[in-house]
Amino acid sequence: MTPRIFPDKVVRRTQADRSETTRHQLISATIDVVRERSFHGASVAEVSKSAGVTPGAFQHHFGSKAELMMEVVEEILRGDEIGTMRWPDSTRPLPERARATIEGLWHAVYEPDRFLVAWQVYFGCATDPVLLERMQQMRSTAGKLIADRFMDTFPELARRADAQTQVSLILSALRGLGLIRMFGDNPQAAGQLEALIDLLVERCQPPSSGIPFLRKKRLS
Amino acid sequence: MTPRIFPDKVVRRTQADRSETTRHQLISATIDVVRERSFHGASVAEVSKSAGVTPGAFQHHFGSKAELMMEVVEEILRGDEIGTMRWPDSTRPLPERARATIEGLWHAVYEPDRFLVAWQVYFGCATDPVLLERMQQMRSTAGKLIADRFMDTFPELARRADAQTQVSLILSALRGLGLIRMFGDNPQAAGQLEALIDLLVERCQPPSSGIPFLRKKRLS
DNA sequence: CAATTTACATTACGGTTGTAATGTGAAACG
DNA sequence: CGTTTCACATTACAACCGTAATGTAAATTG
Repeated sequence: MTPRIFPDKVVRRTQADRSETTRHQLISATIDVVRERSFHGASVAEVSKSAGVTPGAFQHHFGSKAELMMEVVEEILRGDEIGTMRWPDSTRPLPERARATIEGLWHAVYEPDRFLVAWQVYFGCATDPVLLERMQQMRSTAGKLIADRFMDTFPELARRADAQTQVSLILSALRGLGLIRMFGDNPQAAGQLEALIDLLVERCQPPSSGIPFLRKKRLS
Repeated sequence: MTPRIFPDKVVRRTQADRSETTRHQLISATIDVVRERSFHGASVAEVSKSAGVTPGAFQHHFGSKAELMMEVVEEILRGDEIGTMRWPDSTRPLPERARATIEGLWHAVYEPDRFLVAWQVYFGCATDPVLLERMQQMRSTAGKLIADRFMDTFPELARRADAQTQVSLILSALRGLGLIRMFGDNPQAAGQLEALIDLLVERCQPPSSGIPFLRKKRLS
């Protein structure tokens, strides 16, 4: 039943509440530990300590380390899709839209440490084909969601037959740019983001019907 | 001194020869084991067994696992720069050059499993700042070498002020594309390579000084 | 309010890890 | 050819690792 009302200090907490709290705490702690100590450093003992519980709690909630890691990936990717980023309205002028989108994706998805943590887990769990398949599944789903939002934000892309490919290429570049951050921030990133914005704008321009040689006259 | 000549069957081998052989064997075995069993699976015992030696040999040559891994990275990156790939001549027609370059880089550097093995090591050794710095150093050197070859192959890029950035962006895209291979080959790759070829060709066209929308050109 | 279930803590353990220490036979040296 | 050096093998070990098993107090149930 619903928990009875207690006076002043509520010492009693619902089981479901306790459970979900420590569960999330465990996941959150794992993300932190992986960020600081990499996948190897994220032992069950270390993670549990960081979460303020004992390995027993971990075992009760996840059963195995692999399961914990799967939920970590899920947490991160779920944060990406429904996350922090706000997409520009598709009615805004193209250059502004392109900039807001690229920079938004960068700051919300590809630049944060969570992105690197996810890849730490990808590589850390790459041994098990079953886990790999599950991670790919989650990744694919999250990726498709971003791609869809992309298409919504840039209706002019729909005119192209290769729209999907162009979007994927941009995301690949962001991925490649984000992964290099594991060696520390690099000053080149800003310039490449600018180049990506330009690319996106160009690809939204009238379809390139001809072969990319001697294509269109440019005013110079 | 030089080893004395022995009749028929050469049972005797030079020390330096023995040394270098097993040393390289150890590195090569590590690459194989990491590929199949990921960084975690590449324990000293496992690697030594795969190389056909005992952990004692490993200890003698490398001292620590970290040192082994550094040399693995060096081996892979060294293979990339002086490697297998043959760059097209800068006199060939642009589209052909672009295709040969992108596809060449893909097949010689970013698609092979060695690329993923290197990243396995990057992530596996990410805990130690000293190792991270060393890896970044090696990566940077190898990257610059590729970028230089790129500029040589496409002289028309030199007209652009952002040539370096454009090249880096292409390499970022290739990196992002290559890393996704850890989840298995994806059919999208071919299309994205085509898009990259187009992009490279476009960027070699006369400098795009004006883009038909208002553009905020920032001079830095 | 007993009975049961749930959410954790505690303890235990076999297996593996990286590495130090030592041994040994072949190659290099003078 | 005796001595030394070098390349590796062998053995040993403390420090973890992930997880199974069990205990316990709080929450839920009837």
